[in-house]
Amino acid sequence: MSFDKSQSAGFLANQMARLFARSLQTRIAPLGLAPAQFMTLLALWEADGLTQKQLVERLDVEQATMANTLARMERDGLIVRRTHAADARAQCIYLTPRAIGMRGDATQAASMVNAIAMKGLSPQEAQQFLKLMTRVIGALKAGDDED
Amino acid sequence: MSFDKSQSAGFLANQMARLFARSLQTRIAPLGLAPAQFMTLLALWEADGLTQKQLVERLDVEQATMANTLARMERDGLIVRRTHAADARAQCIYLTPRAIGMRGDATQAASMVNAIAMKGLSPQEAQQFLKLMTRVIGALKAGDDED
DNA sequence: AGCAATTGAATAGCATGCTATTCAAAATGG
DNA sequence: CCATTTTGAATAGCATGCTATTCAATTGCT
Repeated sequence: MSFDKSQSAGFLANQMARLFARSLQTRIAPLGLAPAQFMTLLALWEADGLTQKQLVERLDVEQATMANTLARMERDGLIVRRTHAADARAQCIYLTPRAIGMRGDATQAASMVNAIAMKGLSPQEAQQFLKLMTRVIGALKAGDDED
Repeated sequence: MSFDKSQSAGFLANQMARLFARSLQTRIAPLGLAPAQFMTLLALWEADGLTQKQLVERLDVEQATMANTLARMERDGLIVRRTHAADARAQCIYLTPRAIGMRGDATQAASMVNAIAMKGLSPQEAQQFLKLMTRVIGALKAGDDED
């Protein structure tokens, strides 16, 4: 009957993710950025001109979620959309100069958050933590298909 | 300049938490429960009659978030509120029989999700994973006060 | 007692996420 | 070449979370 929250991976994962998001949010808000926008910019800084579909695949969120995030980013002058040359259904997403210029400050803020989070861990522990999270992510993705 | 998402603790934490939530959601939706409601029930199954303030402390969410969650739970017939006997500002939250009866099924569903997530980890790895998350949570809480 | 500061909740407003639905454009197969 | 299916996006509707604000009840202090 007892279900101890502080021993539940799911409960801890939720709490941890909220703390990460909050910490990042306070650090990038001055740039005019929100966390999901930053995550999207990460993909576009690497490869400008991606379609919405490609962003969905790379960032692993639902299509509707990405559509909403992109709408806010367009509203905020971070991206522009152009119809795909070969497929009128698709659109290519391009960064504005403003978004391109944010890269240094924004990634530095995100690195800072990660550094704070891992401050108490040794380099080995930090590495293992990343590996464990990656394996748990894989298990959750696999587990939901089967059952 | 490169910032690798799949090596970023914050990015992985976000993805992992979304997968946990989604997995839990599909398993408790048949009971008429949503994840945040389940989390709130966990606290109330342990101690019925808590005030909103006490729930906020135990679950570590903002007061406004809890107020909204409780409003939905009241709407769904999971809780009832009674004005606190000694403080007319506060209200005590009580479970309905329906919510009390859900305990077994709901905690079993949550345990199943945790089991699926940790399936690929040895017991030692699973334990360490919980410890690492707890330490990271502590670091994030501490880090944001200072800086 | 009486006024100021504190405190428990509710509300407003917004960002993320998800599922389900819808629509138009493309691809496929007869 | 046309009808069916598939596919890229947008939209509707909802749950969580957060910050900021507001309001009433309580506490504290004088």
